[in-house]
Amino acid sequence: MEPVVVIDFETTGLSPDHGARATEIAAVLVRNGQVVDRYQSLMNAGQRIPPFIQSLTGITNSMIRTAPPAAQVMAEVADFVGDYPLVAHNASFDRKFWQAELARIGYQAQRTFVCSMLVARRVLPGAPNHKLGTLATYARLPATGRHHRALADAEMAAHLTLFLERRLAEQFRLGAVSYELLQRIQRASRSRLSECAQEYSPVPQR
DNA sequence: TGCCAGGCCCTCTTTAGGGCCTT
Repeated sequence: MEPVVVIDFETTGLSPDHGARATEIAAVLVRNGQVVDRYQSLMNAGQRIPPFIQSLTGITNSMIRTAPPAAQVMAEVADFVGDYPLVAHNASFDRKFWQAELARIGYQAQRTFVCSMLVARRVLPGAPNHKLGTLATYARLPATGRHHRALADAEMAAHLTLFLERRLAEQFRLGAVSYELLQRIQRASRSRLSECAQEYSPVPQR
């Protein structure tokens, strides 16, 4: 697969449309089957973190107080991401914050995302569920650190994406799995999964 | 302090409802 960047946000809530702000972001560059570069930073958006989310993520208000401004961090991560296609686990969530935080600093943020959760639902229908942590255990992915911290989760989603890529290549005897195929797989109905993959397969299906 | 969303999928569906997943 061509190089992609996997991102993960930690935030103060579920929706920027209701005032939630980002507290941390991580982005990892995946190239040639491995993570080759990383960006991670806490960010101060001037908003208090609810106790429940402090417990969930381990990110406290005191940690945020001394973090760099959100505007600075978002500019840095946008530079890190460049024009690489993006991946996130439950991408509809991260896409909302990506667009909202970049819009605040006047950046164009309309980007294509692949969702590793949607692809996993297609490729790993037998998993107990499709939460990131569950899939990491199910697929025996490498440990990446504390769950619900941005860098650990971004790296976990990167390993998951690579696992899904390998599984797709094996299942459908593909010479290579492209980002475009992942985009199509996540939208394909289960009954059309094979047909969808075959369009990209250099080897005839048995 | 407490509360808040929404895109996607599945099915007992499509003139809809409910669960999943993210923080």
